[in-house]
Amino acid sequence: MSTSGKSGYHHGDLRAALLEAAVQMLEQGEPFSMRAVARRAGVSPTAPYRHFADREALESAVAVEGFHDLKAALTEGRDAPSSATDLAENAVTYVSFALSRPAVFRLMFGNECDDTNDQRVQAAAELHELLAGAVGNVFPDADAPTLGTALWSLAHGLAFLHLDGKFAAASPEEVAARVRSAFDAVLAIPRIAGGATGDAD
Amino acid sequence: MSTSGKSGYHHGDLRAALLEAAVQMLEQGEPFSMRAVARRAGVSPTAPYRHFADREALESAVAVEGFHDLKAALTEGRDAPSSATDLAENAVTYVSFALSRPAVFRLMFGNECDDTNDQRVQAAAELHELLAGAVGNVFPDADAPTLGTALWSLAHGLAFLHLDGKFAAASPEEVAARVRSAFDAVLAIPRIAGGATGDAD
DNA sequence: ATTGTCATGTGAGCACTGTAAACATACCGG
DNA sequence: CCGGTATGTTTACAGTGCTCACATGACAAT
Repeated sequence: MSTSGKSGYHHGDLRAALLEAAVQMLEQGEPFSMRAVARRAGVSPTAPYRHFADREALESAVAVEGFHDLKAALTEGRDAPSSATDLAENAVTYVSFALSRPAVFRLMFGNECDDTNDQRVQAAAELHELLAGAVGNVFPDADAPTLGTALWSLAHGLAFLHLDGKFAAASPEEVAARVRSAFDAVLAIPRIAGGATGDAD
Repeated sequence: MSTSGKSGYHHGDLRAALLEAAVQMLEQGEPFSMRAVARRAGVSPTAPYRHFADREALESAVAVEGFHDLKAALTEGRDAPSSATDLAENAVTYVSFALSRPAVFRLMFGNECDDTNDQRVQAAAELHELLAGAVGNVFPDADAPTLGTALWSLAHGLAFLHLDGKFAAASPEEVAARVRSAFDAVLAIPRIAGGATGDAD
């Protein structure tokens, strides 16, 4: 009864269908519009307004999904980072997410996003906490919030500058290498062993 | 009437007037459109197309101006950075530019910007060189390109995350302090003296 | 000065967008 | 069965990017 065969008039789960359509369009690089999403979902141009107040609301919903996906990518299938190297790998994941889903990433960050009481703000905050927590884990002696800010910013900047083609285009592997180098340069990681700089573990 | 006393039909320097109008609108947070810019410049809705192939071309022109302004902000009234602290101050300037002219900054970076043979690419490249050069200056022994990438990314990430409200809103001074802290954390700068970590100077 | 050419401005018009309002349909609880 | 409500449709309007045909006037050659 969700996406399956409803009678035709009532869709069943249009909201989800619209979200999916929106994400797909973004990832295929097709121009994103309320009407185009409606078309793709096979409904009338104004049907989406029953589920999203306006275009920005739809975008925010997509962004929230993106935040959850990113968080999943950062946590799924790996333990909490315990070394500086792990942090660098997290950054690799972060940048790779941005490059593989550029339009969504831009929606997540590149927007005005008034801090209206959104789920969006919360999703972003969760991500923030995750990252800060990881840093605190790896560098228990450091000023975790500050270092967390710095490393998140570093990863974020790498992501955006790559997205915008400010660095020479490169294969995913080369990009990953660049990210690792940047973290190396900044953290002076003894990358051979997993140990952190100061006295983690 | 407007810039110089042309007869009215032919404006005299419409291109510059359009650019100025565009920048002003962006900085006042007004919605930006080809037609709105034309209105503001007091010309017909399609006049801009004599000077800019399409909307993206206008945006690119604004972005180029932005790049030049940013470069100026980074170089004007100060010597080439000679210490890690100077680099941090450059980052403060960078972030402060982003926050004081958010719409322009977003145009400069937050866009697709196909690497078509633009002045835009060159303007960005100049900025890149400037930053890399500064880093090479301060850390002659380091892998300058890599460290340059890292520090630019760090500043850029700080700028964007502040822009997007991902960090608690704060006064310009607090933001500046946060930027300095981030650079401190990452460069382990002995900020009292101007000396760098290893052996600069 | 007259003329022709060309850059620059105007106007109407198309396809599209976001969004509001009025209407239609079908599910759901009495 | 019946009425309310959620959901979808139609219609409509203002605004957008952009094209094309036309108007205007600056300038060079005559």
